[in-house]
Amino acid sequence: MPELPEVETIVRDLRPLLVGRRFVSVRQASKHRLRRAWDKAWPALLAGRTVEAISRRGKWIVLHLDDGSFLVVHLGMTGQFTVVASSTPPPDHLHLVFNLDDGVHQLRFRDIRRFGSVTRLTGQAELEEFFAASGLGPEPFDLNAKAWRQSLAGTTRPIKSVLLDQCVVAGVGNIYADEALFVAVLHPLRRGCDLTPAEADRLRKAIVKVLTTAIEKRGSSIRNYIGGSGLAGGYQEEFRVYSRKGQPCPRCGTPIAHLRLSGRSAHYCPKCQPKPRARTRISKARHEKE
DNA sequence: ATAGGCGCCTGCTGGC
DNA sequence: TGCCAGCAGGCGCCTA
Repeated sequence: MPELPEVETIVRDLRPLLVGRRFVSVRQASKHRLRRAWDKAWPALLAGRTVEAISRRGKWIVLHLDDGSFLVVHLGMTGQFTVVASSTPPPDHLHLVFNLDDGVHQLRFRDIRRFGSVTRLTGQAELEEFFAASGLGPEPFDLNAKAWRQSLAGTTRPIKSVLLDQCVVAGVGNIYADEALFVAVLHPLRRGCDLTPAEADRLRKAIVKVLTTAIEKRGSSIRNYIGGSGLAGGYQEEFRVYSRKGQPCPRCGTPIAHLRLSGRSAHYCPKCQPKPRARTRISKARHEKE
């Protein structure tokens, strides 16, 4: 569920609530396993640890602990990572509880669909290896213009699929991919290698713009997303194409169209974001023959 | 080697 | 009203 803006909002919310706090005790609140198995030895290793910093990498939340270890958290589609009063009745689908040293709050990991995970890594080397193993790409705000153009030029995949590939750029998901393509005025089925350098630049800037605005609005709350302090986001009010099938395009009024691409929905304006023409495919085929 | 399809889960919605 | 298919913000494994 949560994409970069939602994860960034959670990290910013959690920072003042968690940094400097110590875990008094940690317990597993559910027998169900998450995407990555939770090691039974971890609660004992985490008890007594103080949170020194919280950061984000792509859609991952990273808790930096005082013994040099890390907790890396992924929220999958429905994960929630919040600090609440310990007296708050435990919700369903609660998986992990971290009791804090102020005696009245706890950090909770809740995940309805269990596509999320919480993993303990022993140190910097393991953390780096963890992200390297998944091939996690650069942060969208740090994209090198030349490298970005080259990674698009080197693939025949539809641009929408490229945006969802965390190895190319980290943190973009289905909502912000559709929104960025609308802002960049590019059809989701345009192939990476068919984009002109100017279009590639336009897309890179559109990603940054869309994500920046979404962070300012605390992300998008559709169903399950809440920030680290339990507060919802507001960017869903700003959607120009995502989940707006049949509604008027904010630029030209044409009904927003919808297609399925590798099992996921893509929303776009059929007039503003014209379909890739057959000619470009032929020219590409010729190019490959040469 | 790459890219698409499917499975993992639960919950909600819309159509019949 | 009730049922059920289809769909949902993600990712990793399998296959072609």
